[in-house]
Amino acid sequence: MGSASQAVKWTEHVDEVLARAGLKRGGARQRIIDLLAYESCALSAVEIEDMLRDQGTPAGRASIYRVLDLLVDHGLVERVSVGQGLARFERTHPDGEHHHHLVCEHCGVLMAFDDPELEEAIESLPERLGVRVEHHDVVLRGACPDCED
Amino acid sequence: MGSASQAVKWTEHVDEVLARAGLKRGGARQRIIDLLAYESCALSAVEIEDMLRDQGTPAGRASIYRVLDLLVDHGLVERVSVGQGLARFERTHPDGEHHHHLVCEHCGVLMAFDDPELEEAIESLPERLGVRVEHHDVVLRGACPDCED
DNA sequence: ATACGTGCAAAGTATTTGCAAACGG
DNA sequence: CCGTTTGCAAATACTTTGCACGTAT
Repeated sequence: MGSASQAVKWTEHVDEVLARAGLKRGGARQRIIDLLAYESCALSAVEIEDMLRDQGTPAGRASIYRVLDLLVDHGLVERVSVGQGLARFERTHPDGEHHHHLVCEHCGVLMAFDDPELEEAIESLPERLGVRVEHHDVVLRGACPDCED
Repeated sequence: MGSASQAVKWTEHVDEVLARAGLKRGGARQRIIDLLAYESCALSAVEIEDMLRDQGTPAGRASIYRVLDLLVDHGLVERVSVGQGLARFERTHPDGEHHHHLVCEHCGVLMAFDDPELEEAIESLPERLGVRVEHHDVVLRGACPDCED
């Protein structure tokens, strides 16, 4: 499945969930959803604001934060804390698949990665610790392949 | 080795590193270092400010942030991002040992944990991904043993 | 018609910076 | 002495909230 059709699928899923919750559609929210649908990696609220303004369809900062909160509450978007004093957001995959992040300490870029062995270690953690785990975040800090050289 | 002697050892290590860097000692910094030495888990800047005031030896907020930055720069303290809109700090262990955190979504408490299997999965990650990894952070979100019931 | 959605402006909270005074080696 | 450390106040950055108006169903 190509990323474009994944994006469409996610958008439809979002619309359905929100409609089912009795919510109405609005311009700013739809544009934010469209942005997130085609963006594979985490965006900050301010980046979203800039991108919307640049494409000629600006939205109020408050609306952006409210929409992101709403989407997080419905499990459609995930808040990613990479610890740079701001929150980042990215769409969740309907099938539960997800990835983690590497922050390059040299160029600051955020890179996504995915690792079954790590995932498995985390899956089995709750029973070893005797706690219930709802979500997990792994953030690596180091050098991306480009800066590695 | 008891935790008290570990704390003393860490304090001495910090003093030595800073002295070697040509820095001078100051009241506020020493008190912050003492606090961190005896605190096993991550504190925020504001919590440190409150604790210092409560023990009758207040320090300016700016100094607290500056001292924490300094300690992070020298690798003596680690910045822990649990994603609640604030940064938390805890001392690093000289021998490289470290732990991760679970944030209880019910009571908000921060709980430390340590897991060899997880650590091993992370250790072997860099070669699989082709990146260099300097630090890593794992944050779990769920319910602590107290709230589990 | 009646919620819900949006934008603006103001408030709130965490953190950083500038500067002058105090202090340590 | 000279450079570091400190505290205060002001500035900055991200995020939240209050409120009046617009809009979808």
